Amino acid sequence: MPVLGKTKQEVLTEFRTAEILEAARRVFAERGFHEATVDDIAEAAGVAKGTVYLYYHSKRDIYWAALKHGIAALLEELEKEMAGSKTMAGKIHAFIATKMRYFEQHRDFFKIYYSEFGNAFAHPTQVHEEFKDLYNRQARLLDPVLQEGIRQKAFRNIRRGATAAVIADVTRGAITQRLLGWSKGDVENEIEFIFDMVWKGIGTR
Amino acid sequence: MPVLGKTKQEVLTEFRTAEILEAARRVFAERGFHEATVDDIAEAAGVAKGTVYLYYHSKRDIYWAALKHGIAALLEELEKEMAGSKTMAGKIHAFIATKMRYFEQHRDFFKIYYSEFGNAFAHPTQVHEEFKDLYNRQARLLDPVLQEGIRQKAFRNIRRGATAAVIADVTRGAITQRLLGWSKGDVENEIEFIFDMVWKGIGTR
DNA sequence: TGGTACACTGACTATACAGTCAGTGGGCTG
DNA sequence: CAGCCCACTGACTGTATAGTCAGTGTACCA
Repeated sequence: MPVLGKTKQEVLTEFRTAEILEAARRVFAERGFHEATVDDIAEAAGVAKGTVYLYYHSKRDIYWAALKHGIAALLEELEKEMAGSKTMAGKIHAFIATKMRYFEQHRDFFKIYYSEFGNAFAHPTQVHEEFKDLYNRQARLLDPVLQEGIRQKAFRNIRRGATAAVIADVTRGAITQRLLGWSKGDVENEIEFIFDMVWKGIGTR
Repeated sequence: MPVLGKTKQEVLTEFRTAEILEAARRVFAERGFHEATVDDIAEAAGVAKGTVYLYYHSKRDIYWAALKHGIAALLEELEKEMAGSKTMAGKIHAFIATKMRYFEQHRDFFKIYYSEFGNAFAHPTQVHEEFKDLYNRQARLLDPVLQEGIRQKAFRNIRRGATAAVIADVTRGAITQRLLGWSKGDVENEIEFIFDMVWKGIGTR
């Protein structure tokens, strides 16, 4: 008997699903996929192991859900922030800044996200095709900007794909350095540094 | 009874150690650390599992040995090639080119190397301190070059460490793209592209 | 050629953990 | 307030595999 669009059961399912996902994110980030146990996740979520399996089909499933959820949220923020800038420089700056701030605030998620690249080598499965797709959507956010830049002769007309990859990689590298504690200092400074280097690197002059 | 500096036992030990290491590199690259079994490695090396444990203390040990061996070889090539160039541009170019060519030729090793970054998050152990050290030695190869560039006012006087990291990251990113099959084309072209972008990115003008 | 040393083997043990399912009890309904 | 429903539990099962060690056979030496 649905009231206000949701049955009690739906509300409960949503709550448990989110609760377990959140716990899983913490546990996977701390231990990595293989070292984390489903019992760990259950304990972190404050439920018994059996309950976890009422809401997720398998351990892999939980991991994948955590990954997908985080990527989707990042993509959304990237889209929003980039749309907020009208200039090319502004859009590229927004891309770098948003990504760095997002991961600065979701360090747990970054660890999961990052280690998935390692897995993408070891297990080229169907799941990783989907991962690749989500990843590529990020690169595609940059594409229209680069295209416009090339049209205006502000950037060199070469290798849009590779250029987008470079921007993403430099950003990811900077985040990695920070999260490993190999680089300290203010995020905002780092953002300016990265943007500056990228901007000069891709420009015609 | 040592003859020619080596006893028969020493020769055998060396042979087996190398044989197992080589097999391990292939197996770890294909399956990743956790999915690979010691039986797999033994089979790939053409020996029984017990034999593997005559030469290595544990599975982690084998993995670490494979990683260390590859990094050391890369470092050696980087040093040699960079020393072969006298100019700043030449040295930076040599760094990028050598690294890309090395990984292009040792794809198996790159997969192990790369996934260790993921692990460095999950298990901040003593082993990873050692890994960090080996990694940093690469960055330190660039340091004198950047220092010289700054002295000559060819580069901006900021953040040598971060700049070195960016160079390493862009290179690593390009290799990742290639090995995942997300970017094709000639390696030499890619090297020029990366170098060009880096060179402009760090320059004063 | 008989005997010994030792590199090698692979069946075995111990452990860890993903996934299951019979049982429980709290809350809702009639 | 009786009784049922079902979300939840956690002990249990099956399996995978790291690491061990008693036994084997070959190469070498006397």
